[in-house]
Amino acid sequence: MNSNKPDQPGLRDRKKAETRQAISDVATRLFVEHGFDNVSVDDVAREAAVARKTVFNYFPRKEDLIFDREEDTRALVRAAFAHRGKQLPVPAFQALIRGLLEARHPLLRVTKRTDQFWRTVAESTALTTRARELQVTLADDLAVMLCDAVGKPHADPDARLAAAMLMDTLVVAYGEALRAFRGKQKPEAAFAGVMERGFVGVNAAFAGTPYA
Amino acid sequence: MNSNKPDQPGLRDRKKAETRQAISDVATRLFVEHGFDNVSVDDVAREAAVARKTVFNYFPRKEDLIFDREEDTRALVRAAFAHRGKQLPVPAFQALIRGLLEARHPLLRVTKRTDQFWRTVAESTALTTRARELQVTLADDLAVMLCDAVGKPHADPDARLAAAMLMDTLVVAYGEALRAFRGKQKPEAAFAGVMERGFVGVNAAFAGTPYA
DNA sequence: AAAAATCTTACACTCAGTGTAGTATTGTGG
DNA sequence: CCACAATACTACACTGAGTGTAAGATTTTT
Repeated sequence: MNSNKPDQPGLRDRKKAETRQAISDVATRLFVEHGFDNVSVDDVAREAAVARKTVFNYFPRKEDLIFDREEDTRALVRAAFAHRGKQLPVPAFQALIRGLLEARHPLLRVTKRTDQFWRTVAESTALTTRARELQVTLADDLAVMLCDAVGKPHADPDARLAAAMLMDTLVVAYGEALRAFRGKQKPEAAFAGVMERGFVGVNAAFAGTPYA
Repeated sequence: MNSNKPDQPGLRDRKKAETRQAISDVATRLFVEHGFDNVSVDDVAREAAVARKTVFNYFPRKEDLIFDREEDTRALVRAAFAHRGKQLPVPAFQALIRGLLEARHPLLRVTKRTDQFWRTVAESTALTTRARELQVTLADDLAVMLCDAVGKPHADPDARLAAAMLMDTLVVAYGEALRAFRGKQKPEAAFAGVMERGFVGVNAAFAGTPYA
């Protein structure tokens, strides 16, 4: 019935994965080549030899064709919160970032690929907007995790403020890392510098609360 | 030629203002009544007895029919920065907010009208997204003002981070004010509480910089 | 009163996204 | 191996936002 078991994936599921990947690959290539706004969903469907509706079947919005990795990020943060010891939430988050940075995790690492990717995003207002939406979604998720970590109701304004500030810090830090990369500087140093300042602020704001 | 002089407004400009106001009024009424997503631009045009194109002539995007006050906000902040004395930028911003709060300025004041307005916004994902876009725009503006205030280049990451954190604080604080209002509590107290914490964080983060 | 500028309108178009119903393909039970 | 159920894919038609254009109406200028 359902392929939730670690069974053989089955022909159907394999084909689905293939189709999805094919569409995504074609779309990314076209977007990078011609710009997001100059490529229609029809173009993607035609190039992928698939019906227009099939594209929307896998990717509800056109923007999803290029942003399809948010779930990984969420899982990462969730895992980090799961086995923090007695660490408070904000320091735990700080440790997570530091760990990712030291381990040169792909999520934070700036490469030629990610540079090109974010250039493509920056050139389209639709993609930029979507990226901000994803930031907000992640901030909301993070806020919920923070609440759960300290046993507060999900509407706690402290958690929402802390999560928003942390996400801003991440975004500005990543932006600086990109800028450094483009100027042949060390991205890691630029990233860490902004993060450090951000954490100083968040820690100060939430000193005395259960969060920091 | 152009009506930049303090001349008589002229019939044409008067009619333009009237038409714009009429469209905006009709739109706001329809959106509040039936919800943003259940009212098409055609509906607005028909009800306002005007061509569809005329609506887009005044309001480039459908969302602009309801968000058309951002310029006032920008001007407010710009004015505050213009005649802060020797105050550092972040404290100046804090003083501005405190002043608006004490003066019960309409921008921050929660009333039955604003409550209803934000309910309408919250019910539509399109409007919520647009509101976030405006927040980002304001944060960018604020960042530029911060840079100008201390004579740094506009790309300064410190300014961008500070601006983003301040806008987050404002948004969360206003959200809490709304929540308080709906729970028959004092909105001002809820608002001020969040603001206080936010400023503690921002001031701590940027202590030692020219910003705070 | 004619001419120039500009506001409004009708019309046609592109493109994202949805709904529906039919066809093809795969999985399953006999 | 064959029905039959489930599900992916497709074709088609539709709504609704937003744009471009050219013609008509109204205001301003000369």
